[in-house]
Amino acid sequence: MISTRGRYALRVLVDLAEQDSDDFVPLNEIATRQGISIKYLEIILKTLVRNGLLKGHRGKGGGYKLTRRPEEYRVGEILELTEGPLTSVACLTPGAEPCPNRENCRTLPMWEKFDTMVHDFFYNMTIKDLLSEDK
Amino acid sequence: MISTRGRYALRVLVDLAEQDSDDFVPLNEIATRQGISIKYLEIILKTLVRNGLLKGHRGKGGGYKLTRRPEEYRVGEILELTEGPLTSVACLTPGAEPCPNRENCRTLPMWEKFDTMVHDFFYNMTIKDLLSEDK
DNA sequence: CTATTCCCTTGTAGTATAATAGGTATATGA
DNA sequence: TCATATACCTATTATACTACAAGGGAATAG
Repeated sequence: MISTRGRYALRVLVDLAEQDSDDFVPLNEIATRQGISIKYLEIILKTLVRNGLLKGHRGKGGGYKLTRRPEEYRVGEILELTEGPLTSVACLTPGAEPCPNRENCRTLPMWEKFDTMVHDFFYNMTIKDLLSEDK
Repeated sequence: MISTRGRYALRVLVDLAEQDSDDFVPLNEIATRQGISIKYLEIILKTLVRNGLLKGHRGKGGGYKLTRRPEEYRVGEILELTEGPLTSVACLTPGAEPCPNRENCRTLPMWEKFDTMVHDFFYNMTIKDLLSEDK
């Protein structure tokens, strides 16, 4: 289950892409437009800024701005930054202690196949795809 | 992320299918074979019994037994019983309060497409498929 | 009757989620 | 220069979930 962190991050990036402004957009504008708590969004955006997905600017006239074009943001990248690795089971997360039962685990191949599918799905989708998505 | 509940449930069903016994298999055998806490498995198996996926029998010679053939257990069914609905986001879980932003949410179509993919993946796979899966 | 086994209820340490609160640093513009 | 706007930083919190553990009750075979 994807938590609000990942979903909100995506919505903010889509929001900024839709504004399509060269100026910095202040967080309170984004938050009220999206109906999300300002203070909570702050925490989420910190991660995006630290990883270079957004640029933040302080002071009057400050705010946030995209650092790339919408088609250069992969959804999978954003979800992994905010939610952690996109793995379905604990034993497949990077850095997990190797499962002692690994060699004859009957379910492992399924989880691996699933994870590949999920990874492909989210890494083949960009913010631009979300913009042009029609309901 | 699929928790141990769903993973353990699958492993128990695969275990029972592999035993391929007409007798009831006591839980402590399954648990030691799988290296899982008996008490924890008890909780998980209760759900499976209540929903008719397993038959439990008390007393000496008792234990658990499959109620269907392995190919008649869909992985998706088992995961939903133990983990809850296989939805990626809160607003798509059955019985969720409708999102006020639903009509113009730019990310909703992606989540819907994703959920369909996940659902198909797990409902097109059975316990029998896990048995014959080669590493 | 007794040992075995599932069934049922309760508790619990640890962790994550979704925030809230309050302060600090920095930039703008009057 | 100084008030204001804004991002940034640290801490706290209520709630819920996870992954068990504990102890007993009920049924069943021999």
